[in-house]
Amino acid sequence: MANGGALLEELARALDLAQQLEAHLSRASSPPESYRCSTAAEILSAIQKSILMAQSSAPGSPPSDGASPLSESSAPEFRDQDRKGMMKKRCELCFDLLSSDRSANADELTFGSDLRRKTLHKWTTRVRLNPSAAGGVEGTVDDGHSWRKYGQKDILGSKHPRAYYRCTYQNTQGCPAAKQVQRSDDDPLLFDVTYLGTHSCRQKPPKGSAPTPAHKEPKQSPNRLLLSFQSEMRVKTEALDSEEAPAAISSLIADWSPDFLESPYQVHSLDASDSDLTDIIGRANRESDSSFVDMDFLLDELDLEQSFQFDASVFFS
DNA sequence: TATATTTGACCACC
DNA sequence: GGTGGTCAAATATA
Repeated sequence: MANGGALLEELARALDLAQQLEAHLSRASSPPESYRCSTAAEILSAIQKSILMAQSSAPGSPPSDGASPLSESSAPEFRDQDRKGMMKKRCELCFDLLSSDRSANADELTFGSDLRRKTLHKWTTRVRLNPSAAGGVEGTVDDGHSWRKYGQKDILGSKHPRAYYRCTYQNTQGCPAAKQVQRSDDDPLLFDVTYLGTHSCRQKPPKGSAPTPAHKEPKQSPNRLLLSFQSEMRVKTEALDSEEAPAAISSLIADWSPDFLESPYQVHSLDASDSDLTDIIGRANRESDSSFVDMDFLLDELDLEQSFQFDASVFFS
């Protein structure tokens, strides 16, 4: 049972991180993308934890059958071919908020294979390589994170192997981030990328630049997204075990943190063979001398669920 | 030579 | 026992 104080603390942390991000985005010289990505991931993590806390503390909210949408891992959706066929959504951003029977205070990113699997937050993006956009993105996109492939496994029911990556700086900095890349059976250009944990290997910005006043003057996008986050972050805690909550957060993240989701996947050649494509995903972050391909995350169809409302006015007043 | 990738083996979980 | 995830030695690459 999470107490309200911890919940408020997490929400306040998310707010603070969002404000930091907003402050950076409002500057002429934006921060390194690595920082933006990491901050976005931290915000996501904080929100997830907040939901868990609210869920566990809401009267009668714990699902009796353990089938809370919030606790539903995204992975089986992509594995299960039957369910996969039933899915009509073009894109999904899934949040594995951990099953409710797991400790909600898994705020320490403990490292280790089993611990990571069980305690680190996980989310999945469905990534599409867009052939028509080859070379269409100017500039170098660098999220600052490099991945090292440590395994590949044939998955039952999947035509293509799943590749396992972990942060290059796992050993040197203890970064717990990892990801799995699974190519879709149906669409050769579609990949399910599951991220586990958030990067701790980032270089944090100077102290002086971190905290910012709660009130910032409204600016045009992307800041407007943060502002909308501020104004629209209303949670109806009694509905936390419904499907609206993760959908709303998904929409929020999709709208507000495209860089975070749209990792700088690149492709050297659209004629890459099937076996190359998975590697392209993993290799992309390390390469900067190639043209980009737009990663069509197809997040546009996610609905911003108004029912997921969190009255955060107390934090913004 | 250092670093990254490949791949078979091992282990934990269901 | 099957499967997914990870390890680690061998190999490849810069």
